[in-house]
Amino acid sequence: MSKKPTIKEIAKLANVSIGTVDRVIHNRGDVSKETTILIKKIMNELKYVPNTHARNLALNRNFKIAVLLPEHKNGEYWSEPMRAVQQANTDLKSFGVEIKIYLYNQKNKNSFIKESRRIFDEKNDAVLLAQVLIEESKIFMDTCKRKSIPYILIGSIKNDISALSTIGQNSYQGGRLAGELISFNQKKGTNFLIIHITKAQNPNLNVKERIMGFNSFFSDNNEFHYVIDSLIISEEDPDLIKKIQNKLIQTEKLGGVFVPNSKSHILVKALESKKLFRIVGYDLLDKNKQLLNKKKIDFLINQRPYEQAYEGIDYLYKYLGLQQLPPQIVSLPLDIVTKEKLMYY
Amino acid sequence: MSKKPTIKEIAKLANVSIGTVDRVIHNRGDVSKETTILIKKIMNELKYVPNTHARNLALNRNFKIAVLLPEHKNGEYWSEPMRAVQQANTDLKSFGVEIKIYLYNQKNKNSFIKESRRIFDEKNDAVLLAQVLIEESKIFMDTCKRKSIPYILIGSIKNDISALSTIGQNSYQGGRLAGELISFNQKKGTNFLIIHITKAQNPNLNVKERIMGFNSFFSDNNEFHYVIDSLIISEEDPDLIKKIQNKLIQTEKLGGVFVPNSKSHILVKALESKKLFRIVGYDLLDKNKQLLNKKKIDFLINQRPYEQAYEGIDYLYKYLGLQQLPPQIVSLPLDIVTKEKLMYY
DNA sequence: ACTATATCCGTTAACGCACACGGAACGGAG
DNA sequence: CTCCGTTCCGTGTGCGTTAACGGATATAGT
Repeated sequence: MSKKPTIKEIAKLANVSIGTVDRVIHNRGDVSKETTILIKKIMNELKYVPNTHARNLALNRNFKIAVLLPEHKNGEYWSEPMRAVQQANTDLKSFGVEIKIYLYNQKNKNSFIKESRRIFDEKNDAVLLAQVLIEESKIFMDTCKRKSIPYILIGSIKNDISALSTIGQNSYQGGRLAGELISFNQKKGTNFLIIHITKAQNPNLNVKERIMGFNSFFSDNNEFHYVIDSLIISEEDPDLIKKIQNKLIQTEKLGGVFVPNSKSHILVKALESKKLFRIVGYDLLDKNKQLLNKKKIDFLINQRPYEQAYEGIDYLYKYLGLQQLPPQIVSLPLDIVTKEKLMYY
Repeated sequence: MSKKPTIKEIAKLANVSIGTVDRVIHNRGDVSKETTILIKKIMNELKYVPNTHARNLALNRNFKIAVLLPEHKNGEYWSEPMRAVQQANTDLKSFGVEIKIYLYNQKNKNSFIKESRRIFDEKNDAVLLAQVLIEESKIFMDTCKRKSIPYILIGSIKNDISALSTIGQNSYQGGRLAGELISFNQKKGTNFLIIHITKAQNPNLNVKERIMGFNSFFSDNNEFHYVIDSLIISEEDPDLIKKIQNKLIQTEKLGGVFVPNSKSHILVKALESKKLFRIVGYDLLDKNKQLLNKKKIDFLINQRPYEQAYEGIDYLYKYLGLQQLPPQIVSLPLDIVTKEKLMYY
């Protein structure tokens, strides 16, 4: 019963035409003060809510959303956001949304610049991106702002007020959580290591914050445990394995190693005999999952990259199509994955 | 460029009218074989996707979704699903969705029956419910099935094939996870307790499965740890606290207590001096959160009741309005909450 | 040859909203 | 008085889809 009120009914009650009602709804003027007030009053009483389907049909808009991500292979980190984007694409197609994917080579800044230029050339209405190449991304985002193209950042939580939203995990808290997991019920006097295997070029902001959080956990809570040292090493270092092994041997009473990015599988490669310490890492790459399952890795913190990307696209559409503002910052839960939980991913 | 193809264009290409194309799309017959094939071919080539807004406008349907939940106070478990329902209500109002909430008294089966009858009387198109009163719910769901009213269950994962979907956590795996958390790095020979404080009447299925999972973890993995005993006790037992205390004292080498429902705050009440064992519980009630923050509770497993309800409503709408079938079973991640993570909830 | 019936298809009026266009009423300037 | 501008408002068309309705043609039955 009591179907939803429409513009027509409001017009009838106010003794005006639907054109007038429409004008006050979009307050585009040319309506006398009294009728404006009257119409607004009636709308409130009837709790009028415009019919989204009718509105969008009348506006008959099409949206082009660009997704700017690094190239990748299957099983790698970025394939999860990619899956999400594809899913969102089929889900939103019937709403007039077209998603275009732009992939760049992480190690080639020019390819980033080229792709970001294409995004503008091809007149996209909004952008979803991950801030991997920090400086280049900044320039890109500035350009977006200048052209008033809304964008959403995934993979990190920033106070970027010109972004429509940033979606990610709190890296600092993630580091603290890692501290908690790694020190939990360890003997007094145990020491811990941070091993940061980098992909050369990028001094990842998330990683920095994770390390800060990790350290802060120990200085706050844990007078009996110590973060002895941290090793920063390039993935392409020819002596990578050997250097890691040395570091492990040198460390006395080693209780655990924190790998603040997705490279914990490389650390495991360096292990020779039985693992005698705990390993806490990040991200459910295929390789990491296998090692978690073999108990070579103890905890993985999942950033939920699929959800990040899917929600990002969804927010962009809701902004463009339904004028709904997303939260400035979306903080996904820190998802601790253990061997027991693994089968659900 | 290349706007989305419409029925009209397809009709023109096939030299027929839009009526014919429409008949093919909804295969409601009265079209010759050849033209059917031709039209289908053209639709495939153009990758035609019907415009959801136009479709829903033409159909001009309104949906009434009923939500059937127990009464509750603020800060209690059910206030989270309730918040989600209210949010979904405002989000979906403009799509012609009306959500009606039916609350019953958990301890009064008649109130459940009364409310469920109202749901049918008031001609709702779909139902979201939590299976708290098991038998009564079964009858209700059977009636739904008979009247072909789709329903979604939240709070438990069932193989209820007549449900449109069931959304929840895998309780068995939750129990195993609890086992992992509670035994992690404990000394050999440590013993564990299960304390199940019940709300009298309902022999909760989830709780049973959690306990089974908990036990199975120890029989599978943990030859040095033992689940000594389990105490099942009514919340209304006048000697509740005393009985719990006795059980705790009796247990030698107690390493931890597993509370397989949201009542861990009651267990904490029974503690007199410093807590010397680990506590793993469920659900982020206000009381539990405070105790987690004070380190009286070590881990809480969050069932994500808000997300369960929101997704449930969303799935129902997408089914009714967009003919999208949800997954039969939606398993939300086991969300481990520690003191560090607490600030995000 | 004529009607009855089946088969196939086109026309059309909604659905609720957005927006362009034009028009009525009025006042003031010439 | 006419002419013009301003203020306020109604009308009409179109967005893409649905589905009722009825029209045209062919086929069968008498």
